[in-house]
Amino acid sequence: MNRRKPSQKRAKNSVEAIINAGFISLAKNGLANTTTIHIADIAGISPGTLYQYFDNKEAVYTAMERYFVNDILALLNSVVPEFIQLDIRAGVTFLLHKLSEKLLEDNGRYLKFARHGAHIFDENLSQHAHEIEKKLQEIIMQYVMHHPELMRIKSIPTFNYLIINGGILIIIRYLSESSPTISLEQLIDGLGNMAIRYIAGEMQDA
Amino acid sequence: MNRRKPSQKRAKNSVEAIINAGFISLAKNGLANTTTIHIADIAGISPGTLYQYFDNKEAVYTAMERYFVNDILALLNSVVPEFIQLDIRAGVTFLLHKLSEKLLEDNGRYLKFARHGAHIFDENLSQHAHEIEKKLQEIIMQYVMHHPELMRIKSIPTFNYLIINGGILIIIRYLSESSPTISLEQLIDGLGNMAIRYIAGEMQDA
Amino acid sequence: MNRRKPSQKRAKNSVEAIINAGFISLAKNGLANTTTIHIADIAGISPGTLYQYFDNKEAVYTAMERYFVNDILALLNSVVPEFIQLDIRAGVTFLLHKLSEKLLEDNGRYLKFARHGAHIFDENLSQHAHEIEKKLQEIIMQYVMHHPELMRIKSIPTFNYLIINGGILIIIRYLSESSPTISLEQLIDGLGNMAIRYIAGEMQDA
Amino acid sequence: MNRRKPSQKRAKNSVEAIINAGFISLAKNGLANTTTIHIADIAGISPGTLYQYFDNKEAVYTAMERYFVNDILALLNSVVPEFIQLDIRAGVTFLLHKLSEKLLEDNGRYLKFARHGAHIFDENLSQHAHEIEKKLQEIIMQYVMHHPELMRIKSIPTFNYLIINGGILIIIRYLSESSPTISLEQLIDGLGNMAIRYIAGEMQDA
DNA sequence: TATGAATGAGCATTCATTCAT
DNA sequence: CATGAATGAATGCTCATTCAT
Repeated sequence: MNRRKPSQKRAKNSVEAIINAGFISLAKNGLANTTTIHIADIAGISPGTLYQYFDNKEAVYTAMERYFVNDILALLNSVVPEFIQLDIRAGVTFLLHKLSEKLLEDNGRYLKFARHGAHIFDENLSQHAHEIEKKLQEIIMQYVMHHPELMRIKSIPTFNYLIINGGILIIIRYLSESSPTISLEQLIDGLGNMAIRYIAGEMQDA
Repeated sequence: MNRRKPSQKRAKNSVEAIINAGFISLAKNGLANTTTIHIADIAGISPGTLYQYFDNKEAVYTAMERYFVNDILALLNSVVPEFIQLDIRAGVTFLLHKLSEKLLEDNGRYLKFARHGAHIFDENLSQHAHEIEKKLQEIIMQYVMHHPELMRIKSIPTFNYLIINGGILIIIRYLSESSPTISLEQLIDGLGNMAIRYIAGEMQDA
Repeated sequence: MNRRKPSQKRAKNSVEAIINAGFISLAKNGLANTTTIHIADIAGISPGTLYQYFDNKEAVYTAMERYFVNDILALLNSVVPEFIQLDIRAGVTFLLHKLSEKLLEDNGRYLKFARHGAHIFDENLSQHAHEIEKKLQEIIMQYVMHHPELMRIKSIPTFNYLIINGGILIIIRYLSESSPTISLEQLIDGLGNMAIRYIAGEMQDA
Repeated sequence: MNRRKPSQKRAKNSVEAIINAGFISLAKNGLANTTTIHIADIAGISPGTLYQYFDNKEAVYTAMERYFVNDILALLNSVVPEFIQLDIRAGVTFLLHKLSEKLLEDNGRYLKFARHGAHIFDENLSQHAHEIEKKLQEIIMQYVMHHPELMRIKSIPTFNYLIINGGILIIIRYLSESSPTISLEQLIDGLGNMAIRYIAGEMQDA
């Protein structure tokens, strides 16, 4: 039952085209109106062809998630060296800006997908998405290595959880709002403040 | 076209039963498998009956949201007097515990709905949901009135946005995880810390 | 399974109210939107009550037809004496005017029913409707008795068929048109002409 | 939303098959029992396929009407040259025979549709059907051109209305009867007589 | 490989009919 | 007798998926 792995150039193009079409359809038509036929249409192929590369619709979503996660991971990797040099506030601000940019790329094609997130799969956050969390934890640990004084923070796991999930969820939520009550700058600034003050407090206690 | 308003006991029960069945089906079957037939089944009625009380499926979702929002608003209202007497850390902790409890009530029937949130409607957060945000802002403002020293916080809107959205989103996210890496206590504690330290920092600056 | 025959005043009223509501709903909502619930609503009763007087929906239609046919027969009977005294053109004109008036009575409540005619029953013209035809034949024969020279018409059955069906069908059709190209007077005049000239011709031949 | 235009042989066949099945179902099952599933069944396709070619059920009816009207128009066009050469009685007789034949074609598949006519659409005669009326008016005018003495008829519009509607309605009605009281020959003869005598009378008056 | 017409199970919704009150 | 909430079979329609070409 498993579809052949695309081994040819055209095939690779088709796969990419389908994944891309998935993001576009989701952003344009919404989850309910994202049908395989729509996706195939946008990808410029026939529905039959779509099924030569994907077992079923969910496999397309999974591939989209894989693609999205890889893109974010690549972004994070590329950004680590610069990030590590920055102080906390600048670092947080820097990362959140990068994330916002990525989510708004190409008419926000990732944004809707990120918002729908696990809802598409009707389960807990997918394993793929956890990779982003892990990568961020890793990056934070690298940061801590470069800034040993931070080791005095009492509960690094809690801090990680808060700053990572809080940061990502709020940004996604914010970007999805049609008429937000504060500006993106204010939001990112606020998150930066929050991080720096939390850390300052934790270190004072220690 | 409008369905009859329930004027009898049995009818009122049906409406409640349908709304309740909506939450249950969502939690059990997921969004994609929450069909009118499933809902009717769980409610112990026939599909025809569902349509005597609701114009269409979306109307059921809207009623569910209304019901959920009302429940949360009632919770918040009932909790204000106690909340206002507490210090910040205790207050935040108190509210987040109340929220968690509510979301976990009845086998977490609200949780999935809260997670899916506006996604069900394929649009921005519905007006109803904004009511919760407004109520929380209101409560925070009341709190500030009782604790005038807080007026020195520079950007109250940003603080509100962060603490309200951050708090809610992280809690929902956390409760939805199947194997979280930290405990709920740690999470709520961390959020309490974050709030108190953010405020402390802001007030120091002022 | 047969419903009780209404033997009481209220019952009789209900039956009439239902039949009447049937005509009204048909005229107002069209065949497709004439549901038993609508009919009951208009009749000011509950659907349950409707089924105490009628076995099913079709029985309502049948009763409507019976009622309609009786009304037309009564009209024809009441009109015979005057009709018989008139000359042919005047007689035809007279009858067609009477028919038009009846069809337009009460906001044309009969008209839609007459147009839908057998379509409601999905069969050939119902037996009831044939009674009208027979009555008209009878009237024509009475007329011939009073005007013996008409006996010279060669094919009275054919003449009857043409004048009866032609007259009725064209009138119903005409009254149902939203923007007819000629006036009702012209139409009735034309039909009168047609009758008189047909007869004149037939008698000349004889 | 628009269904794909049939571009392939198979598709074209499907469209024709569906339209044809529509006529057959209407004749066999009646209006109330002509469901999309029945139509698809008769056409030998699945309901899904029906909806690849038609937006909805009404679109099938519209296509049927278009098809029917086109067929009648083609018949009329093909018949004009011969018709124009004939005298009035022969012309009327000729046309009515042609019409009867067409309506009885293929087990009378058109007949039920013609009877239901606009009732299917629950409105006045559809625009398509008016095309037949117009075409007949046109033909009559051509006839008059070839027989200039007819110009002396006083009211050509009224004559047209009577002869066109009367002729068509009576024929349809007659063919739909299960046990008519006269023969088709007699009916058509009678209509021929009526036409010729009406005209003779009108011209005498002039 | 690519196509796209065909499929058919499944959905939202309606409405004639019933029956406990 | 009257009610009207409840029923559930049936309808119009969609869409993920298949397969002959």
